[in-house]
Amino acid sequence: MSAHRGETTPAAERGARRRRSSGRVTLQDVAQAAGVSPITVSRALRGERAVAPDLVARVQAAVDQLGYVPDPAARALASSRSSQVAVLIPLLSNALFVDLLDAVQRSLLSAGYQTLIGVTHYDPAEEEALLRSYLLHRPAGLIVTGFDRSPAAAGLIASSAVPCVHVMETSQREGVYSVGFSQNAAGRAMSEALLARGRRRIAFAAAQLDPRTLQRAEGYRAALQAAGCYDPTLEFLDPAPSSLALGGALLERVLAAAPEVDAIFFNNDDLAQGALLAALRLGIKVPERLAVAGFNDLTGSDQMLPPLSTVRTPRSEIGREAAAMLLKLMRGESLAEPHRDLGFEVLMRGSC
Amino acid sequence: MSAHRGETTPAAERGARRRRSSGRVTLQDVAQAAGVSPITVSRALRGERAVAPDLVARVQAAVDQLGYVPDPAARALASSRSSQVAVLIPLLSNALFVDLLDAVQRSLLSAGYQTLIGVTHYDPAEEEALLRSYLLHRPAGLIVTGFDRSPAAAGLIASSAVPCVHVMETSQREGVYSVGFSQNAAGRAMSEALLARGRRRIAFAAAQLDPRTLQRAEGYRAALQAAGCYDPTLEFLDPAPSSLALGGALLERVLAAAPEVDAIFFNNDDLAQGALLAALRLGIKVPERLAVAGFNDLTGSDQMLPPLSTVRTPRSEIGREAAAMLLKLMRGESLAEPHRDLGFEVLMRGSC
DNA sequence: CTGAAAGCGCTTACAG
DNA sequence: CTGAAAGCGCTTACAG
Repeated sequence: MSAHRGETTPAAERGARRRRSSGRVTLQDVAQAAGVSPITVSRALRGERAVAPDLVARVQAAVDQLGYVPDPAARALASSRSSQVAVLIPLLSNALFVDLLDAVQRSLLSAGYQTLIGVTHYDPAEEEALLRSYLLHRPAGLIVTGFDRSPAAAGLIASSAVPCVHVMETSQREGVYSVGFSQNAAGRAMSEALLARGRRRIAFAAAQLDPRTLQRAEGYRAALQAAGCYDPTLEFLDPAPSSLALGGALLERVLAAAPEVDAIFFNNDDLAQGALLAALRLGIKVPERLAVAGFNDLTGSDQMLPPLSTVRTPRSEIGREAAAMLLKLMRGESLAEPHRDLGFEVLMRGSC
Repeated sequence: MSAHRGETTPAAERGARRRRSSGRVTLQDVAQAAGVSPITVSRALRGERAVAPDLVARVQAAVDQLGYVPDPAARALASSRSSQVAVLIPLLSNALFVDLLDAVQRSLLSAGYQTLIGVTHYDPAEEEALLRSYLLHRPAGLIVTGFDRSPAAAGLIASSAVPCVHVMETSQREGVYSVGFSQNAAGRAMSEALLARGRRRIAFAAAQLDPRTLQRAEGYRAALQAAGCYDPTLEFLDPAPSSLALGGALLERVLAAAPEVDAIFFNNDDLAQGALLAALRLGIKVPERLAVAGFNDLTGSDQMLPPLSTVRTPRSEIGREAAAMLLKLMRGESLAEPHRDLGFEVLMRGSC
């Protein structure tokens, strides 16, 4: 078995290998040093099935002495499961998802998992292709954004049997796991806060128009309808990507189309920040003449002039919780709460 | 060999597997369908060594018909090389690195490589640990930020023999590859632009104090010294992480310590944006009373009031070029230019 | 609680 | 240009 090894010089000595030895310290080496069989080493290391304490100690000593680290590729091939978790997010250019990712990555890394990031650009076809490609890598787990995806993509997830957590939205679906908050309720809450401050002609301005943005729009609609203030001509939905510049443009567009508007609720803080800056430029008094509200509480919103009122969304907490849930699922444990709602917070600062 | 396969129902039929068959379509299956040996399939697929055209066609037909996709884990184990590229960046919270990452990821993905992202938090120990962990995954390539790292980390890269490209800085080092721009020259160029507009009491305000920030500080020093305007008390270096809020605080700190300052050069746009906002709040006229300059041209800088003067840095181009260089190295090709300087652009907008 | 055998799905190293 | 054999470094499935 290890005949060719016997003829080889120590691993450290480069280029001296005969056949295909990679110079790596293997399970075999550890087993030999500890005087046990390879399977025992494997079991001792993974904590799978009980191994006699003294053997575990001997294995551990050999591992430390030789500096052994398991080979992820061999492990993946033999067990059909890698130590990688694939995370699919729509965009890297929205700080929201970067915060989410950062939290996921930190939690997973400390548990020994690597993160494979896939950016879907809000494109179902791209998501499907990424899923197909990542699933080949036998990921140990999967984190995906929201529930809207092609039937084919959903089918890939389901049939892969890879543990999967859905993030950013809430759900009651059976057999799936999720952590997030109600986008609809958040949209409604901010709208109600605006109404509570006496605003009546409230516009809703949004970009990107992804599923979660539309859910927030529904919350806005519900709140305004309940207050008898709903006017469909006050919805400004632009499918273009979100940006500060677009926020400024939307402000002008809203004011041109509906000069009597007394508040604008933007679906993301970058738009609202851009609008605030544009208002400054145009000499439009905020909040006296016009209230401006955003969403997500991105960095800088508290530094605006006036500070931006917005909805704080718990993306870091969502990332941490998603990782925690996934870790349990990957261990084969069941989840007491398959769906977690982490809520949100309406932050009224100076702009409303 | 495939005895247990013979007893198995088709791959699609779930749970029907006997021994360890994963239900996956394998090289074997393709070989059998095409009527050739597995090695021939392997070679036909990888384009390694010439294979008779008609065999290639038969193999391709079988692949298409069976929907075969190579198993990355098996490939990595057998060849000691995976289809993953590890990218090490300091932070995810700086848009600069997100842009870089996005570009790298796109280029690599279209070439069939996955990206493994490691966030070092500017900590040499973290970088070393990440390197150690990622190297175990037999990455096909490596992209790291800058040249400042622990000797141990540098040693890991060198002895791994994994192709590696260094990004964000320029260098003349032998045997390594890099793509970036001169941070020093960029710092100097903006300082000279400020001098050219008649500013004389120019402060340098920086956060994080990473190697590249300090290189920009040197460029600033050189420019001011050459103009006979250098005053060491006008350097405000804060090791805290960069943020809009810190930018505002730094503005106040500079003005309190040196009221006669007529310009502040911030080492990153988020600081400068925060300073601009604080100036608005404090009623400090920009650029009349005080010129404000930033670095990197991050999103929103052109929307500021007044628009922020800054240095546009080509991080997306760096990402694309790094990926292109790495792709060549991974193919075993040599690089005509081991070091690429992509330059920068001083952008004078309204704030100076 | 421990182990000998076989296998995961590819590629390398030798031959011809 | 093509192939039979062995191997990459682990874990699964069976036994005891």
